[in-house]
Amino acid sequence: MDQQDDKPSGQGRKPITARELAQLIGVSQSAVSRAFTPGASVSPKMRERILTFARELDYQPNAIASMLSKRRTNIVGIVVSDMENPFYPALIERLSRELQKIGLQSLMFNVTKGSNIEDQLMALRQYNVDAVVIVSATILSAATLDWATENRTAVLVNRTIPDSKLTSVCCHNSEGASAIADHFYELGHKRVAYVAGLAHTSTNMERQGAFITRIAELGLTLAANLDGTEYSYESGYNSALAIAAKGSVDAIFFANDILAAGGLDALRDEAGLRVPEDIAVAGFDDIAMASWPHYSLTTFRQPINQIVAATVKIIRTGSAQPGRPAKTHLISGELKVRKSTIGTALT
Amino acid sequence: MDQQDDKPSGQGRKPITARELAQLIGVSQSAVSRAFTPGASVSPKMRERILTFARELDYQPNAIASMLSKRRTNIVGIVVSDMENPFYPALIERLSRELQKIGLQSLMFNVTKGSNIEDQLMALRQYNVDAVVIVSATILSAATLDWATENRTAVLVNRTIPDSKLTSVCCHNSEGASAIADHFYELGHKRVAYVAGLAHTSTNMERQGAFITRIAELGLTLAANLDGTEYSYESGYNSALAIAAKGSVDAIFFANDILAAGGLDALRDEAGLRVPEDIAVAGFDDIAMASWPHYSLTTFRQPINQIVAATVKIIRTGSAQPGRPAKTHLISGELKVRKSTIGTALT
DNA sequence: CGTATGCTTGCATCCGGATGCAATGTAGAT
DNA sequence: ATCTACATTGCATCCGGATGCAAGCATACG
Repeated sequence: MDQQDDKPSGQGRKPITARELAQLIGVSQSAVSRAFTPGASVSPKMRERILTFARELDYQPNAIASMLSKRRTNIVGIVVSDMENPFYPALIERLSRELQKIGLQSLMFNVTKGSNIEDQLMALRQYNVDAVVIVSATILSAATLDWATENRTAVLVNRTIPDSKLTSVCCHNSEGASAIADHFYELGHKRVAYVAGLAHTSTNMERQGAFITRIAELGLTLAANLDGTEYSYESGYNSALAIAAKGSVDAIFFANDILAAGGLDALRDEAGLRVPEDIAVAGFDDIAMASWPHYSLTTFRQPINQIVAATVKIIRTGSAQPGRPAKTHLISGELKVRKSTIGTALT
Repeated sequence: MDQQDDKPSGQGRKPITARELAQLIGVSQSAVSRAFTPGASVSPKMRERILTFARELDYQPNAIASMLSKRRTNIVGIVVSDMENPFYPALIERLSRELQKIGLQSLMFNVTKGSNIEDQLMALRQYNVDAVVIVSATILSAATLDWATENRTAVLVNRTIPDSKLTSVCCHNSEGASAIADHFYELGHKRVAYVAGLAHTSTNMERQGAFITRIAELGLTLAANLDGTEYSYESGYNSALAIAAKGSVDAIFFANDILAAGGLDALRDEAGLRVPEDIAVAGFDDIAMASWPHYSLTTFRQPINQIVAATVKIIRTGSAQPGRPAKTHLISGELKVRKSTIGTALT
């Protein structure tokens, strides 16, 4: 019953502070602070002495206090939503790793249809993150975003928003969609189809627009143009079946690889068609699965490394701060031709 | 050239503080603080008045300052590493969403083989996160972990560490592996195989151990027991080919679904076997892909919702703080029987 | 009508570092 | 040897809220 000697739910002993350390060494707290600040005005011997003691006494500067006085958090807020599509985990993992390399941590903000987005984003402001990266395709109005990212560096990744003043980094979607169209043309396909992802997203609209335009230029027929409500395997599966049922389509361009994967399986396993002999299939993104032997999917590769590099550079140089003109950085991708459009049939 | 009127790299105007707000309204700063603190001692009218003005003037409490004085960050550090396996993104997304519901944000710490793990974890301590969740299978010694999580709530998810005093939440791996063994037995298989994931991980060892034990109890033959160096599609693919080459195996249990997916594709597309007629296949996790028609993979489902719920509860109640006895929470899973072990052949 | 009880509110101070400025010390110049 | 210039170090204060304590005030009760 007597637990008065230690807090029942306490956090153990609390860490040593700069002032305590300073007192133990017999220097001022400022000296300690400076010893831990690269480039600060301290003599090498003083710094050495302090760092030695610090190591010994297990002192580490409190990041929170530092944030408060420096008015800088070294934290980047990442707004995400579509973690079902492997492209995003891959992107986010790489991004957060690269940010860590330059001393920035990643605070994740999941926004989902179910939740109140404004509430979620409210936290973004309160935490005073140094920068915000938005990799979510979820509907966010330009106004909401401008509010949430007010006065701080902000980057949209893999999407653009027409009326927003935000900088964005995107794969060159229209280039990619055109490349797919060209590829279909070169293979001699005449009647092609497009299967959309989430309809209103910029990625979908750009890919769809460029594909249809290029198809027309090449004199091919757009035999089907399916609306989409999501970027999912199931959606691709069902769309492919619908197209197969109508018949007379040579090749399908799916708005991304997940859709294409669903489509491929539907065409082969359920519709009984041979890919690519009976019908060719292409996707977009080049997620890991696309190169699996089973899928071997022709797709337009989004260069994640370059996208991340561009994003990190923008954050590092602060070239996306309010007042700066918004800029859209288009990253070139690369057509990866695999067996879903050429070569021998699978299975 | 003349940009002297505003800071070139500045963050725009800075937000209003509690003191400023208080002065404008004519109350004390403490009143403002209390108005934003649920349960604090303020009259309803006072709170109302302050909140109204706050809304009007776009005041929001600075979370950093709050952390410093409350000695509480409302941030949970999540240590991750294996984002290639879809199971983890799914888990993390759900976890971070549930945490958000109770007002906690997620700070991601990616640890990778390439990077110095101790350096990464150093940040964990500096940020004073309220709790740490480790969902990484990467090698972390008990000592490293104890140091990184010293004095704070810490939970291991989907793994255990023998000599560590950390609480963990795991799917009941041995139950699952036994269930798979029973399932193989009931189907009449005699010669079965195990394909390992990352060898030293607790998940792999538990699944392997229980499977082999149960197999022996049932009088089945362990015809192959392949070591593994990673949980990847390619690894599963190659292992399956090795087993197919040896021949005379009725059923394979892969340590997880990604391995099983690779294995399935290899057996069907490359080895030319029918699944499940010639050989049955089972996995573990029940990732989204497992239920795709193409794979239709029999697997032991890890109940992500329950795992997350248990984890969140531990964090919420603080039942994993230093001093408390470490406990391993075993969550029961469920065998999902699909076409990779029963029914008609696919393709 | 005086006083006890409790609720509100403000004051002062703390959380742990960062930093401008002044004080001190040292070396180099004359 | 004297003075100037610069490198170090410490002091005091600030960052923006949280909170213990005491003063202020209203309601309740005798």
